[in-house]
Amino acid sequence: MALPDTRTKILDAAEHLFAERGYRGTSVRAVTDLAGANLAAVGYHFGSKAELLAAVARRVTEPITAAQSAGLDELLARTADPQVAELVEAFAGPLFDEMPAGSESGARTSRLIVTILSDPAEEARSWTGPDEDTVRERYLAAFARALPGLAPQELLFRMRGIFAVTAVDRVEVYHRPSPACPTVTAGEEARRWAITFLTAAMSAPPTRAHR
Amino acid sequence: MALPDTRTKILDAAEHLFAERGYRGTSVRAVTDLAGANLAAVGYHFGSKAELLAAVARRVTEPITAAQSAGLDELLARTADPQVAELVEAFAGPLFDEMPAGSESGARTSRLIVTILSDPAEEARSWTGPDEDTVRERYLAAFARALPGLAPQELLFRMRGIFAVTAVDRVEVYHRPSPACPTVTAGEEARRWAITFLTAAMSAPPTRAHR
DNA sequence: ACATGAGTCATACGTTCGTTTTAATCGAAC
DNA sequence: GTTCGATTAAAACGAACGTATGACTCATGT
Repeated sequence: MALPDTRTKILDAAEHLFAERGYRGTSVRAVTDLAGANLAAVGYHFGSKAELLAAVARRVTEPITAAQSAGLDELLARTADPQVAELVEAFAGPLFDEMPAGSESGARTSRLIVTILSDPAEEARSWTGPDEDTVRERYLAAFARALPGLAPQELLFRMRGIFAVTAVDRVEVYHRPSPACPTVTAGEEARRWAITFLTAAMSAPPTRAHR
Repeated sequence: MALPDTRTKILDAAEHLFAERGYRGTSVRAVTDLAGANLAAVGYHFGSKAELLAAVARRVTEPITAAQSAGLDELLARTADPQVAELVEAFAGPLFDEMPAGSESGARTSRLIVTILSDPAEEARSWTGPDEDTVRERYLAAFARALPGLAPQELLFRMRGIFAVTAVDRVEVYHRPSPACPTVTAGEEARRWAITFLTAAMSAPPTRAHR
């Protein structure tokens, strides 16, 4: 394999460190040190630390969004009204998938997403592209068809729940490395548990209006 | 009412700012400025920024943990085997309750919890006391009785899901102030939606072992 | 041969951070 | 009325941060 250029080495290092320590907890110096690059390389290749974060986020999010979109396409090609379980699997599945690169990068990816999303820093919040919104809206429409009678706002609440479960799970795994069973919840098992959990949750009857 | 002393004024300001900007994003100076106190007061009253965070976290978490514990006590006094829905409500409910102080402090509280929990900073991770663990284990046992046949690890996964949904919901509300309906998901409605969502999720049949 | 441009490098700048230090202030006990 | 412990005030410290700058390297095109 060809040795990676400085730009991707920085990207890799930044992804690792942002995921582990957060945006604010990661200094540009730490990134360039881990990447074996010079401090000024970040400014040269990305402009600023915030733009580096955006580049990392884009690289991580892109294949996930693409897989979500393709999964929905496949579903809709088969039937006009997919079942809730199918939609959940198509939407949440890619969030559990390993990246093609390494073995541990799957957990790292989800960790990165939630770390970024929950980071209160201003720069960490405005990196989503139009693709993410498009996919989200398409799934929203599909879920709305599969769950008639559910108020749009409760549906929105539930879709947030999907993301919450998939993301926060990984954070906990990352934060509390239980020495007994480190990889039990990682990988395929967590994926299936999550789909069970979320399918049941999404399929719940609408909450009755209060009073 | 008596005007609060410097210590509680700092505690209040820190709670507000930690919730809004995170631990790393909040400077000690910002806290003391908002509190109308002197910079050195933090060092004097709390020792360090990290210990200030711990004090804030304790103050926020304590009543929630107490309410969770009391809720379970009430349930167990009535019946030896509470239903899943009752357990979910007793466990997740307090996370949605408003604090006695103000109107908006409810969302701020949950926001604080998840901000702290998801903060990768070392100081932000080791503030939980033994009470939290005790309550968690008691609920774990109660859920295990209510959900026979569910593997312990899948049950653990699901309990993480409860926390994920309640916490991340608040983050999203905080992060993306939708101009159309700012307070729709806040308060009582989100609480009932969450309980619907989580009760269905917890009650799902166990995931079948793969292969 | 040599000018060009992208890439890399060491270094410095200005700012902000958490913490510490020293002096001033206040209320109550004697 | 003085003394003393408890707080607050103001200033300063050293370290770490993001960023900008200018020189250097070197393959490439002519």
